[in-house]
Amino acid sequence: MERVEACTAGSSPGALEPEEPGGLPWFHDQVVPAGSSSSRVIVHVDLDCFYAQVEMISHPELKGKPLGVQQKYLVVTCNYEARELGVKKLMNVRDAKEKCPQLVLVNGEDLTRYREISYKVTELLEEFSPVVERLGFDENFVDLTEMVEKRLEQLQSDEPSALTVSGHVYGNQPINLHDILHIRLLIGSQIAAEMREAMYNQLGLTGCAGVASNKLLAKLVSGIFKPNQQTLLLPESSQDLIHSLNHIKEMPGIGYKTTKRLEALGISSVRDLQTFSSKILEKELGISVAQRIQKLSFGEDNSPVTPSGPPQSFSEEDSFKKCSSEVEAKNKIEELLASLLNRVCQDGRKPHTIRLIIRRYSSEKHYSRESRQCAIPSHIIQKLGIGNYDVMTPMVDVLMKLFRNMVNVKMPFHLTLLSVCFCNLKALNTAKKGTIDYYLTPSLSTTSRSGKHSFKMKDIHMED
DNA sequence: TGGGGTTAT
DNA sequence: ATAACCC
Repeated sequence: MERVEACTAGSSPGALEPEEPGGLPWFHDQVVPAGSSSSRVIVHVDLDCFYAQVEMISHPELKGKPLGVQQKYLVVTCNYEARELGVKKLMNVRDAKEKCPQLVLVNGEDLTRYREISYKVTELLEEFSPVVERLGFDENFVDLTEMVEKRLEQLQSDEPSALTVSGHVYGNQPINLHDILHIRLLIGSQIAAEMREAMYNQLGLTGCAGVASNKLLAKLVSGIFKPNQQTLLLPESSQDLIHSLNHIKEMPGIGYKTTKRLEALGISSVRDLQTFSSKILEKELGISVAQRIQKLSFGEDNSPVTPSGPPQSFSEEDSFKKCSSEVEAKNKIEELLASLLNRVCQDGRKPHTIRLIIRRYSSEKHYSRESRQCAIPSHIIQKLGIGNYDVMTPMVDVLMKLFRNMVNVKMPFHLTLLSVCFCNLKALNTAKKGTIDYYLTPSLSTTSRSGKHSFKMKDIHMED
């Protein structure tokens, strides 16, 4: 495996002078602007073709071969050997095989292993700093600001080699060792390198990292040098980075819908968005979206790194060409539910809400899903920790009521997706008599709770 | 387009 | 419950 690449700072060598009389480096008394949201150090860590990496770890004999991970008729991701032969992410299996007949395909519809390893990565990163936000299964943001501050305090003035950037610097911008912001980001790059080393040594995974002063810029810069490399963005280069985007649709936070609405306004480049009238943009998109995305266009993003913690929901879905009978639907729902019950059992917490999601067939119209949810009856919740066969039948009954609430089974129907989701997860009953928890836990306190908990009535009631 | 996730309204 | 966003 290649080592993490290193190059020295572009400023004068051994540039730790001038020293303070006390022997401390000059920056020890530099004041970070109070409130400090303006000078954070954020890293974005992005695993290389994650599913393919996991499959190569599980099946080492596949290493070196062009490998694609298949879900239904799509190659959802592939390794770099396959990419060199023309396979792209989300490519049709037939197109991929045509481009690359030697392509090896593995089925990746069961996400269990990916999910497990994904959380191992997040946990590893949390050892560096607890403030880790997941984005999908293969990306994480970490706020390094505090960690960098600690390292700065411990930095000795007689170790000039300590101030060496790790990895690339965007645009080859020289580092100014007299600029405290540069120094802080440089230390962030060293921590990022340590994170990638730990991921490789402990989990066998490679990935990219981007270090910058906010999430947007960290994410954008992490993709500059692509497999298994890292890039640091200095503040003076942030305009170059955002203007390197060819279209606003490449801006994280501007999705499909907003892109279409912006294009209708004649906005297609980042600069178009920067210079467009704020007032008109607010009228068109609403003040919230307008202000947020216009700030993004300047590379400004004050959104915090929000620790993800344990998942807010568990879901399993299956898509298919056609499901048109209630019996068929019930069988599929049972499969989804069985997997979910295992997962929920492992997690330890208990879901208090269950949701059923469907997608109806519609020719050529963009996909839209419908859902119905309800509270899980408390007698079912209580049995959740242990044997899942007790809960299977009553849960299926609940789900089929939700199903019939959405789908008129007396009329012909055509579904292309079914999904079951457990959400509103609550920690196990550690509630003790006399505590707030006790009175807020419906299963424990039986007196005077119908009023307090009437919010549950927002969930639909089924009367059949 | 898969099989997931999140937050805001 | 849906709509938007992310991967």
